[in-house]
Amino acid sequence: MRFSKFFIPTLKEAPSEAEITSHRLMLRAGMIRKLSSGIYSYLPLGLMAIRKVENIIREEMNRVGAQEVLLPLVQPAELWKTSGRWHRYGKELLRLKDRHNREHCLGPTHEEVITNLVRYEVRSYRDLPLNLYQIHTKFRDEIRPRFGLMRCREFIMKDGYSFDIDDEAAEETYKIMYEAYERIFDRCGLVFRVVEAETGTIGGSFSHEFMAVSDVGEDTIVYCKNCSYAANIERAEVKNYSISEEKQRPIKEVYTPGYKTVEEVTSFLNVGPERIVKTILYLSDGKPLAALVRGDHEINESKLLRLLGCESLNLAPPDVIKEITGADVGFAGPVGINIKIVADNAIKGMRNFISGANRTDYHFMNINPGRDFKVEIFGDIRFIKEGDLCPKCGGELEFKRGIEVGHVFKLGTKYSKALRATYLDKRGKEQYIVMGCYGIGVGRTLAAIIEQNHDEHGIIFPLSVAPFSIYLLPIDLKDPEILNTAEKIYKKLRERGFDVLYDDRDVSPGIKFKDADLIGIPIRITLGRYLKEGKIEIRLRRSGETRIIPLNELELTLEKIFKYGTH
RNA sequence: CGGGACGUGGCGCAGCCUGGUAGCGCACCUGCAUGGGGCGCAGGUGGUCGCAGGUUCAAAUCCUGUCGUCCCGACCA
Repeated sequence: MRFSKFFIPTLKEAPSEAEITSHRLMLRAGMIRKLSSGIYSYLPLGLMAIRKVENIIREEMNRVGAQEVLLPLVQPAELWKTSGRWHRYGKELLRLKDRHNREHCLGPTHEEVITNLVRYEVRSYRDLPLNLYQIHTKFRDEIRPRFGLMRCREFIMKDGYSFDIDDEAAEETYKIMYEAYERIFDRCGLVFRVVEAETGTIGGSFSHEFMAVSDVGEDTIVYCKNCSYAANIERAEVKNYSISEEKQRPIKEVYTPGYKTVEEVTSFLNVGPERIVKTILYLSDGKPLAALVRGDHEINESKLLRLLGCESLNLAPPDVIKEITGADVGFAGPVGINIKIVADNAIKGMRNFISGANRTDYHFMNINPGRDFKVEIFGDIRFIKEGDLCPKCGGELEFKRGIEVGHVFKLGTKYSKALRATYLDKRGKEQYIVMGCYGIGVGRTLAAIIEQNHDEHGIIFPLSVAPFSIYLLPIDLKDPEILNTAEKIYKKLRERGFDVLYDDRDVSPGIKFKDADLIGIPIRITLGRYLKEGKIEIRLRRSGETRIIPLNELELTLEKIFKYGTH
């Protein structure tokens, strides 16, 4: 590609709205432009990089026997009502009506459509297993899109769905897909970790997330320094709990005028937050519930939801809190309230703690579980925090930020049951198909690659996803020798199948160097002062390593670089 | 949804407090010059100051509303 003909509007300065590196660099390199919040156009250079990532995904999917399909973006409401997600998915599902006033939505994911497709075509165990995937645009009406391609409303996703005859076969498919995912992100040049994860609205029994390690990641991942345990903080189990040996003291009411938060109460009573118990009131499937966690712990609603096995869980509104406790918000406690109490495991071992007295401006001191109130369920309902130990081996844990680039779910029969996707087994008996689902955020993967591969001058593309592998940079096109050689090299390299970006612009060398660095093409060939001696310069973007070589050794040198990499 | 900020040429910003000629850098155009890191000189194009209403002799500037964008959180996953 000739730079002068290429639609690549590079920017010296990035728009102020771009906060993180990948977003700034993608804008500056002329890869993307924003149309509106969370909605982007892909320019040629950006699309080329996207395609590179997609093709890695395609190769690895095809290698494990998955087949590519393309499913509709606009989906009828009926299908979503059947699965129950029309009501459950919430505002992220963009709903629209057609001219006949029929309800539709833009697909945020495609379990319904694919299951619907398969249920009509699969009759017998002989038709299984089946593994289908697609790469196309999804729409999720995110509450807060941010960070460029990192969290968009409209985004490119690879989503795959597997269909197996039973759990065992599904398990095997899951493993194969998991390994394919590892190969994909390896080939993309990402530093990543696989963690146990929450399943969210997709549902299913368990899942793993593929997390690109990055400080700008929106998730926190926890992993053990000692063993292989790794989990999303949403999911990470807490197993270490201590039991206090303190003697029980008589309960005592104290006047705490206006002191509501843990912070206020600790400073007023001059105690540590670990002496306090927070009482959080919820409506669980509409019924009131008190959840207890220690003052220095944070409640994890996903864990609570899972423990309760309920459909909905919402914080109780202030008027309900007042009704239950008989006090203003901020003075709730477990003693003397007449609703179901669920407590974190840590509460079990606590003695003489402080909590609200269910009376405005009062707290109780020296509360003891069992003696002063009864807990219906003890369980792990809090977030893990720094200092907690590995639930597997008791080792020390590390906390890092991660970008969720891939997510694999074992769905089981959630959708096949809802949409009645069945087959006849060998004995002629009807069985539900066992499903799995596998997603990769393509744009987000590209953003993660740039987050992990850049310097102060710009992007440093790994060869595997670089939109071009070679940047041909003639210093001065008015010098006939340089011009002729550049044209010759460009022609020859293209004939040899190399993808070359030829900077044939009549601009100062500085501009070309800056753009070359910004765009991040792995190999730069510079034609300039050494040409008089029949030599050219080859420079690697990543290492900065520069070699001056005779012109006739160019192809040999390139072959070596492609063989041994650009590091 | 709560909190905060912003909207002035394609991009980055100043001007607003204290109302009175719309300004700077980059980009762009022309010419000259230059050719190893966003190079120099000279000249030039382009903005009803997000939109609507109000106050005023006069509004980018003050007031009200509205739309959009970004950040933090909540929510969602």
